[in-house]
Amino acid sequence: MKKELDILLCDLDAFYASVEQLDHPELKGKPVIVGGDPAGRGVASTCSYEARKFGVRSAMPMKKALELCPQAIVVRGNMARYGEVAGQVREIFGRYTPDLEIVSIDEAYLAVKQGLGLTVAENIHRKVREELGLPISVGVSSNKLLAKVACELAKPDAVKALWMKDVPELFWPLPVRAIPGIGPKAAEKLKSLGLKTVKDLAHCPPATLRRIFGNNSANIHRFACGLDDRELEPVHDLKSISEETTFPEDIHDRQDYLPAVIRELAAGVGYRLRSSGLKARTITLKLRYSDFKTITRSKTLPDLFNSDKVIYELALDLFNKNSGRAPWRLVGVKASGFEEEEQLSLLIATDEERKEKQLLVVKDSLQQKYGSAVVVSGKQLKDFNKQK
DNA sequence: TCTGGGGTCCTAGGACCC
DNA sequence: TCTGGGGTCCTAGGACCC
Repeated sequence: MKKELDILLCDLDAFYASVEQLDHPELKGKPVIVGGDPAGRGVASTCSYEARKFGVRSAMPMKKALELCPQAIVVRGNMARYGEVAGQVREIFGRYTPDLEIVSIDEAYLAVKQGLGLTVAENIHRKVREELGLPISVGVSSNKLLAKVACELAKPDAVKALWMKDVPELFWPLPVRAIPGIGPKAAEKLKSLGLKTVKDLAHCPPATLRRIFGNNSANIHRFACGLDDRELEPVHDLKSISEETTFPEDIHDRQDYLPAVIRELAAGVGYRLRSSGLKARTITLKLRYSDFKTITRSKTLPDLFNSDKVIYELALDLFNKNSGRAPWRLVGVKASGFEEEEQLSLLIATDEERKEKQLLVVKDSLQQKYGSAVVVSGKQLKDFNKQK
């Protein structure tokens, strides 16, 4: 018999923008957009509620966002700082329960004793405001699904409970998109069948749902009824590490520029692999063409790897064999197929392999200390000097 | 003023093995 | 030597989430 718990979903409001307003008080009360380069192809990552009033949304192209809200203040974002603040918020969560699941930098589920949910939610809301000066929304219910929906209803900067008894009145009138896992495509299909609200789904014949959701249809139906028996998952094993970049303008140069970018991405992926004590067996190259068509090509090796050199050579080989026609809009490198690093390998390594490993250790420690800008290859240095 | 970056999970087909 | 079926691994694409 499962223990009955109250579940909270805590979600920091407009997190990156709120941290910017906290660190730069002159931004308070103003439309702030954290995002990419407005001159290039950047999009808005997070926007303050003042900016949302103008229709600005996450993932909106920066150019369009600035059209809607020309007076917006654009900030490039500082992930290290956001990570630091997220840690402070988690410390507050930890005062109330050890039973928590981190969903993302700004979101976490907490489980507390049945009956305590609303009180804990109100305490967290107050403490995060008093101690850190940040707005947070908290949803409370008996399961993850309804806690998440409650949190959406609470936003911004508030606490809301949504219990099973409230489902017909508060959950059923919402659009189908309120159910996690129903995105734009599924919503479109449902609309074509005349299914618009959560209530429509809850009352829909199983065969109809099966046509759209396949094996997942039973779960979707249960969600629509407010039922959800998923437990909190305190630990998430990382499955992949990737870096990708969209160029400010499409790139034609397959000889020099693209390989140089692939080298940078490979070095970033390699650094993060080693920092996490992981080795991978699979590399995936991602390419996006100017018409937005996107392909991925991958290669799995019998042996584990985590060196920049191996990642670069694999990715470059995949590029040379699959590059298609220029120009390219995006390139990305992903490592997956992880296993824990075994220590044995040092014993059987050749001199050359040992030397490369030692070099990487030095390089990684420099990068950790001074950031990636100081760690450059000889070729990059030459290119840089040429530009000057 | 077209469409970021970092992830997860699912599906489906082919290779290969027994 | 026309053929069955299950299991696993790999690859590619796509939907979805924050």
